[in-house]
Amino acid sequence: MTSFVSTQARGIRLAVMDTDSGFVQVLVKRLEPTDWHHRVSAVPLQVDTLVGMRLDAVVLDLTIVGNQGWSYLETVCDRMPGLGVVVCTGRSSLAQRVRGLRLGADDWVTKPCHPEELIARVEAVVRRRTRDALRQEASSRVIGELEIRSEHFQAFVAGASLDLTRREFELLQLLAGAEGRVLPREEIYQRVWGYAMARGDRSVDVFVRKLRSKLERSSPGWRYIHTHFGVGYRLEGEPVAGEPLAAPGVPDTGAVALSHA
Amino acid sequence: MTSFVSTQARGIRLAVMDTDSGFVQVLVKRLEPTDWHHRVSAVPLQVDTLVGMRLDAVVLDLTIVGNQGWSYLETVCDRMPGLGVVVCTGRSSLAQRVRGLRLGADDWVTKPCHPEELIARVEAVVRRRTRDALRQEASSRVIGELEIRSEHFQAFVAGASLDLTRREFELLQLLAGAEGRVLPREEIYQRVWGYAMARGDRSVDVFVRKLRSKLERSSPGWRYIHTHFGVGYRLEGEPVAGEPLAAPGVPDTGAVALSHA
DNA sequence: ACCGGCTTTCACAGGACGTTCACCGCTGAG
DNA sequence: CTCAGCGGTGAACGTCCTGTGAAAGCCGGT
Repeated sequence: MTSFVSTQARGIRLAVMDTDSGFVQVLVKRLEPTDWHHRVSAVPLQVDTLVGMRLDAVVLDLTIVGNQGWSYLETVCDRMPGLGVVVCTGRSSLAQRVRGLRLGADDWVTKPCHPEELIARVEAVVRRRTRDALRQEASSRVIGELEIRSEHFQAFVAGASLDLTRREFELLQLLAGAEGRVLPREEIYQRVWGYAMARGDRSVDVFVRKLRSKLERSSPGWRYIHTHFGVGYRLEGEPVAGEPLAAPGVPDTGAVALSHA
Repeated sequence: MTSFVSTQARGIRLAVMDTDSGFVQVLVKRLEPTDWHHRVSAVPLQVDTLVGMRLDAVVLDLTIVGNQGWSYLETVCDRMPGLGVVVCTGRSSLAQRVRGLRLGADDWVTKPCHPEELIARVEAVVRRRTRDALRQEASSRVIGELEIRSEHFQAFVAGASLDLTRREFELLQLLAGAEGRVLPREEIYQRVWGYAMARGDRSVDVFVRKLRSKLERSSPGWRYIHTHFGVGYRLEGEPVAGEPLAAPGVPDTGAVALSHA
């Protein structure tokens, strides 16, 4: 889950990990009439489980984690950098709050606490996360013969759709948003898939291949995705050297290709 | 994964709008030893002024704004969606906090409040945005005929790429960052390879050779990497003496070469 | 429950890259 | 001048990375 679909259209996907049944009950009651998806657990969920839940945010009572509260918090924040983390706990010291926030928590709420405020804080945290992602996608971008229309979730060449799947389009959009910069694999994975890349995961490569294939099919004569060995990928329109389609000596499209500079 | 992605955290740019001189004084004291830039004001600054300050975050005491607190808050959040907004105020009602958060505030802190926690919360608010923003620092450095573009992981001469490999580029980048100083072998190895150099390891020499080779191929007429016997290497653009291309007596390009120092 | 498309995982092959080695020329000190 | 040590050079080798095709898993729609 990334970015674009998340918060505006659909409700927020939230996990609540807390044992305080009274508090949780009131909170759930309040969430009932909303379009949020929520799941409640009295025990800390496995991090892998959390990853699979495609969440926008978690509310976590640190006391239920026990001794390993800090490492758990750190792991969660580390593995899912895009996740909003609101720690919600009973009496806590200044030092604890500061430590939690420094470890990656986005907010720290002390009980007793009204559900309305907690919800507002979760919204604020998710909003902050989504804000940047949303900003990039408004404009339709042109690269070489390629036109990316965010509002259509599609890329076009000469008006014809490339028939990109969701992931393919997200990848393309991310690369396009980088404006010619090289994006490391880890970052691509993190921003398209939403969580940290496992070592040995080849998903990015596979999708680059699919993208290249569709780009080649619709726009031969142009290269778009450039590999940077040991680093990642970069998107830039570049007319294929050996095949000047229009004017052999001076490919007039060349100017467009280098326009970014 | 070394160095290059390693965003050295630039200090946060923060504006504090509050009249509580005691609190502000303590806060400023705490900010003193950090690399944050901060500006304090006892009155709400004009929104246009804020825009011009290129801030990362503001700490705002709503009570100093008076009746128009809400609209001010809303305007600020609206005009600067990327700005972190932490409202910091005295006794406040639940409804006020919820309203503030819904209007776009990222956090709401109630005084009395320890500066350390406020700072940690500002950090938390800015954290995500910073993560993305920092990578934008596409500093491209020019040395002699050579242009180093970090965002491409490449060096160029007259627009043509040198086709540096990852290690080669890291080495070049490191040397360029030293701005003409001599870097000992051990330090180069440590910072590019990430661990201590084994005695007798010649890797640095080999890569210097490869770099020199590619530099010579793309930019003859200039020397870049200078050996310091028994110590290490130094990077500085220097027109080759025996071959003054333009003006024999006074190589006008020489000025350019040394300009960076 | 079935089906089709999308995503993830796997295995393999080719190749780019990094490391190491041996040899030679050069530097600097006595 | 001479020598020991340091740095330059080219090539061989092994490793790891990426491209690629296909099979297996997953999900949504029918």
